[in-house]
Amino acid sequence: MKRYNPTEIEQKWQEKWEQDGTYALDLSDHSKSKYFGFSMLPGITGAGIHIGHGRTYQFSDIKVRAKRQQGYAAYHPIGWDSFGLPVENYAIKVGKKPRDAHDDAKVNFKKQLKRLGFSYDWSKEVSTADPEYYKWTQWIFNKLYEHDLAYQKESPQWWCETDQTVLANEQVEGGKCWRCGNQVVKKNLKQWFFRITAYADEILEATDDLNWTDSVKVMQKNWIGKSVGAEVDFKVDGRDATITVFTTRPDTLFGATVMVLAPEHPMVKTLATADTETAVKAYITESARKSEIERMNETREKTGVFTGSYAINPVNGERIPIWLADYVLAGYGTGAIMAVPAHDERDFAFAEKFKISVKDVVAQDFGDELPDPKEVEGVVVIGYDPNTKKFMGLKNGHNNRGWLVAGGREEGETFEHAAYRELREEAGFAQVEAMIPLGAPVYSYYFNSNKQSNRRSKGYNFLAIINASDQGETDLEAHEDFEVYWDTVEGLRERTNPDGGADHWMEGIERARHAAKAYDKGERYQAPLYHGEGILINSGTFDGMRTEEAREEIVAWLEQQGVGRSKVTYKMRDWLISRQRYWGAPIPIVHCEKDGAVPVPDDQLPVVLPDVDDFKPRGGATSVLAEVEDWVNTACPTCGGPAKRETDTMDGYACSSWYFLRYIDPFNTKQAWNPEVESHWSPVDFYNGADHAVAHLLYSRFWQRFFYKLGLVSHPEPFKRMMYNAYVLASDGQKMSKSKGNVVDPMEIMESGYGADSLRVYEMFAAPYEQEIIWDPNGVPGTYRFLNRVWNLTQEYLEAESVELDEKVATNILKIAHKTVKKVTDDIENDKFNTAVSTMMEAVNSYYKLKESGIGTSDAWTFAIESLLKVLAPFAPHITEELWSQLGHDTTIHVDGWPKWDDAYLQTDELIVIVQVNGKLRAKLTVPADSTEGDVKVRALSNEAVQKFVSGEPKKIIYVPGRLVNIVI
RNA sequence: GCGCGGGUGGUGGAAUCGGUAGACACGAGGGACUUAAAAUCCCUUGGCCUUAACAGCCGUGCGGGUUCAAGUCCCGCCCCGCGCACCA
Repeated sequence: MKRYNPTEIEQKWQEKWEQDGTYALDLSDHSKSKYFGFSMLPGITGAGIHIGHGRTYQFSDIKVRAKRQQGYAAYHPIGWDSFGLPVENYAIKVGKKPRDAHDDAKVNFKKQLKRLGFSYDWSKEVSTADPEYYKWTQWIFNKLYEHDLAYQKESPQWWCETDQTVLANEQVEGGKCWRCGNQVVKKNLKQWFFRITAYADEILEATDDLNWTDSVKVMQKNWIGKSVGAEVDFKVDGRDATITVFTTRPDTLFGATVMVLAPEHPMVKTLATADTETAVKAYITESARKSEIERMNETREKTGVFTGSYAINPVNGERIPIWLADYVLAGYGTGAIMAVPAHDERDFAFAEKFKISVKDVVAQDFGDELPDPKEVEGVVVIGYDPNTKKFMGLKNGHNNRGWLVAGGREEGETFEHAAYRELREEAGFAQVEAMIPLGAPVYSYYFNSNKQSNRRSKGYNFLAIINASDQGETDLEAHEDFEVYWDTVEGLRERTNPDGGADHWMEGIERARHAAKAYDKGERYQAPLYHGEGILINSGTFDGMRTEEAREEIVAWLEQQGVGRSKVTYKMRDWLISRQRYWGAPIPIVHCEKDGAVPVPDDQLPVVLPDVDDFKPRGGATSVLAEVEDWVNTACPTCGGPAKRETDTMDGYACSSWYFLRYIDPFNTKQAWNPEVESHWSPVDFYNGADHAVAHLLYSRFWQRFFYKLGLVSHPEPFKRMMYNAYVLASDGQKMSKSKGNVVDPMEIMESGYGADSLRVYEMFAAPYEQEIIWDPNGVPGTYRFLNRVWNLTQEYLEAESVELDEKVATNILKIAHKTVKKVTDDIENDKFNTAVSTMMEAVNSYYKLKESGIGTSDAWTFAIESLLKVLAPFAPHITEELWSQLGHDTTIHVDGWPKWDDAYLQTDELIVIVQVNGKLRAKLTVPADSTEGDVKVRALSNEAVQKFVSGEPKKIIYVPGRLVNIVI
């Protein structure tokens, strides 16, 4: 019997596939249905790929291989993300020119990718640093410029001192550079931008419908950060000046008790008075000195300074102080806010620190069904007994508002704290002091924080709950003002409101437990601020209105008065694309003395990146291209006069934002791509990667939409399915890195005798795609064992002559085979690669048992083995190809079809029915598939094991056809 | 802090609709084969009680709830990972 030798067969077949062009595709042949799938292209940042990259590339390989076998024209292209910071930094590290460093490293990358057996069409490689490619990147720049989506502007931007360049917002991660991990600083520089914000709303709206991994969709939505709100103009008291603020909560306008400006706000200097001038200046200087990072990393302790000026709230004419504080950001909204401490946590913290008044304007709404307290005899205090699971209510008969409610909070006091104070000081509940631990009876009451207001009856705005001691219970029951009753959740619900009333009580109980803890320690419990929807109070004519409605009504009023307007803002900023680095596509602009910035005409593209010996950044605000005088000095394309080329290069992400379109038409010298070819191959059916959730994937969507508007592409979204997979971590649970010395090299694993197939199968089997794999050194040996079993099974089948199988055995073999084909097919379709592998393992285990009854040429075994090899082929392409050829086929398994399952074999004529007594498993019955409900019940009741638990007549018998019987006694 | 995931044996992980919890694999233990080892094949493997088997009880982070039945649904809490991070 031949032994499984991965090293030998893998090399053999890889050479054969390359010779035969097995995976090469004629893109102009549109006779078959297409499937276009690939992974994010590799960036050259080191000498080769690590095991995590390998996993990423396998997902698209399996998807495309399966489709290829299923008869699709399946295109699996490969290319290189060659331009940009990562490659240039790698070049500096290895002491070569970027192009040489890249090309040298690429040799090894290719070798590794080929060794792993990916089914790429190597004849259509794309490299983003080739002039034939970046010519079209520059052409796209011109198109964007033409449509006013590329522009130059001076503004403060992130600058990385280590990498000597500016970065886009998307490339700053937690205040650090995405490449080197060092902190970045803000610098005021003139830079090129792409106006991605023009597409913000469009991209955002389309996001929900994408068949993408949810986490990426969420991240993109958060990144775009749409806020719907309003701008409100406040007049400065005693002066002819106006300050505009942005707010998402115009409904809380009556609650604004202070206005806060960012220290960078242009108005600040004019607002200081003689008294405050020194302090204001000092604060501005101090803020400017602190970098934004420092501000970010500091504790959230609020700082600020009073300007001495006041603003007039347009809605009620109230005079509110104007402060400066660095918690207000200059770059968002208008750089000024109206602070509403009662309903915003940050404003509350600010108000608390600087003793600014708090004004409630929204009352929590406990539902429409909550009765008027005047009509309620008062559920004013209730308790909860976890033993009886009953709530204890106390009716008080002498006050229609609930006599415990003495009034609202004192200034700066929290609701809970006020409740304690009232209970103790005004209601005289001495036992409240005696707090008891979790799970004990809990007493509570509603109270209204604003007794003066002409609130609507449902304007309760807090539910406070107080823990009391065991002792307290008796005291309460003895209290003469109360009548005590006990009730269940259902009863409680009816007393409060029909839907969800009890949920509020539960929430209150939890709060009370925290409050009790704090109270014991002598601290004040800080309840979560109420920033939900509710009913307006203290808001003049808007009182009693729901917040949702009030938002619109108040904005309408502001618009009518000409002092406000509705407004939408986004967190996302325009995409900064200029880099002060050498290794990128030159921005195709010349600066003419007469005409200013002029784009290089399309027919003069590409603007070729000149060869420079010393390409390392010099620092400062320009790239080294500024030193290449005969390149920089040129003639203006419009007037012919002297002009200088733009010396910044484009962000590497620009080059990778459209390569999927180039894949479709990689050799086109007349166009970036031919729209006709594009309409056949687009969109990308399957795309995956483990990085760039916002940057690359957002930029690509932006460009695609731009192209779609121009009629250059046939779909508004580039990627039909985007699978965001996880990496492989080292055995110590940490990221693999050379410095930690925990890197697993795929080549080593393969060369040590296990081969590519075992590695591939392991990486699919170990975990679902969205979950990280912690590298297990015993994993690959495990899947190697599995492949060995497949090999040996096939050898036994081959060596035996024909075999006469018992009919039952043959049927069993076929049942497993058909079931396996169906499950693996479905799993691949649904990206559940780990269970696809385990299904095949189960099949092989079953075949090992069945082969005891004879194995050899027979319809059943032939189908079982051939179908197994075919569904295993996308995972383990080499061993399956070898065995396929040993079976006597002279075609490659990889284009030779996909097995079909027959539903007839998925039926069973016997069913296993579970018998439960009161939901507990007591017996399993094997019954004929056509048994009636009556048959099954009779058998279940007469079962010996069941009878032990059933005496007398069962209350009820639940029957789930073909699954279970549950006898309720 | 907010948003999104998640918490299941010694380990990685299974479990369409609520319906046999722990598939598959690793590790461990035992056996067969072998002079021996490796490889291969077979068996056992959540916990507790029990000499053992049968049977039983407990068991999917914690506390409640809904249900004939909960890993799965609802409420609350705790913990972990990721993302955003003073975005009004």
